Amino acid sequence: MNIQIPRGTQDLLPGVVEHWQYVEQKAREICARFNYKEIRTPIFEHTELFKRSVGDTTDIVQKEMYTFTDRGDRSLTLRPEGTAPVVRAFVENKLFGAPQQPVKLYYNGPMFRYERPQAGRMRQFVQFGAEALGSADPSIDAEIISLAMTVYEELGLKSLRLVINTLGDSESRKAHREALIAHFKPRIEEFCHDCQNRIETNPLRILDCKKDRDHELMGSAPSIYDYLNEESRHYFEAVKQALDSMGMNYVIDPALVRGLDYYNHTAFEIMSEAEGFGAITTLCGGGRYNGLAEEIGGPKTPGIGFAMSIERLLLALNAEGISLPIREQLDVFLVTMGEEPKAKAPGLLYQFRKAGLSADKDYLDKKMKAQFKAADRLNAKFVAVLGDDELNSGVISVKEMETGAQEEVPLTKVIQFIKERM
RNA sequence: GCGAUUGUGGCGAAGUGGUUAACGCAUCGGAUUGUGGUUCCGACAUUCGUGGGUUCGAUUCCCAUCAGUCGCCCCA
Repeated sequence: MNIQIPRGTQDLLPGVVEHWQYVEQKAREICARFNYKEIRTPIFEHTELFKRSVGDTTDIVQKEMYTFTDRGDRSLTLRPEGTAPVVRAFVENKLFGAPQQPVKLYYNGPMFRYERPQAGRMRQFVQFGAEALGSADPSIDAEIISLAMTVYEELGLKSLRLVINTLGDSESRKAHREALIAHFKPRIEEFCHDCQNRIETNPLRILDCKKDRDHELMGSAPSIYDYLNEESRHYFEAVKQALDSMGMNYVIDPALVRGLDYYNHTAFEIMSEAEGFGAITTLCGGGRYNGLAEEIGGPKTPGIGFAMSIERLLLALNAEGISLPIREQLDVFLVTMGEEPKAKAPGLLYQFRKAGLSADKDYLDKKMKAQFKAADRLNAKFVAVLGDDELNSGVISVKEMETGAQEEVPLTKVIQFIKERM
């Protein structure tokens, strides 16, 4: 049997890769406007980094990591997410000492998670993300959210839903967690299998359960908002205020839980509400992680960021029927007829290319008609025809494909002729 | 990790336990010898994901395996 692509990975071929380039370029451009700089970190890290930051009890660490041992007996892991590596790099390169704070970074690259593939879920997938480190100002939470929203909006997405919530600081979060356990634990047998696991791993998630949503304990469950301390409550209000001042539409969802351990305070998600998008609607997720740098061994540093999936972004664009303005065009296609002209083709073609024109020719010894067909398929603006007649009189026929107009141009002037008409 | 479903030429897609596996698109060649996007004619799967089994005989039946798709868990 032939060797196939590994499960959950994909080849991006010409024709679709342009969509990726377009979207990624748009995101970079917007990051520049928001004054975020690119950072590139390794594809793999020490396994310990993710265990410590993402959390030992999370699905990611427990069953989704691509972990291997290298020849030096180190345990390494293909990065399952982008925030931990960025914070690691921030600490390791002592960016906390950089003159300009906060440090605002963005990244774009592949992440790896061992999962069953599904629409919008791959084992290797690309995340575009941004992180702002070194500021605990609520306005930067709003900035991060607005950065993500801007990418979507400027690509033309309409059916978006921005959901925000606060998890409180670690003190509030812990108190709430204990209250939830006290509330559900005595009667957890009445809940579904998943919820019985959730009570141990992430009791907050029980509130989100689709099966048990009508259970009488749901309505009376303790809300995070009752457990927020003064500071957490204040912070959340300030974030909302900043979003309001931007005119940003959002929904507050107390059940919004981010799965990674390092989150606190602000959590948010951007979802697609486009028809027929499928089960997975989350386009982007993010939140604040004020304890993370410290956890990794750096100084206490507040931070907030988001990650968006490029795959899902493309799916959303598709679901909304948005076509990206991508046009492939070739400036010149060189057609030759006869042995002499054919021998001259490589030199002429090279001149076109050196002069800055995109140019191509036939390499399969096709008939003239087929050469024109190829030119047409490549969406060539001009076809330059070189035959024996032309060669003898030192000219070349240049045809503009759209209009069909054709004229003879001295060989020494072709490039100038074409360039004037581009 | 669990469940459902699918797997026929480059793509889409029909089909049957038994001599030559429809059709459409695309591609290639031709229809007066140097000019594309229309039309017409012609060509194009020793083979039906892979491996094994049942059978006189399987692409069609069974098992396994790999892969795609959808849903659950979870997430981007």
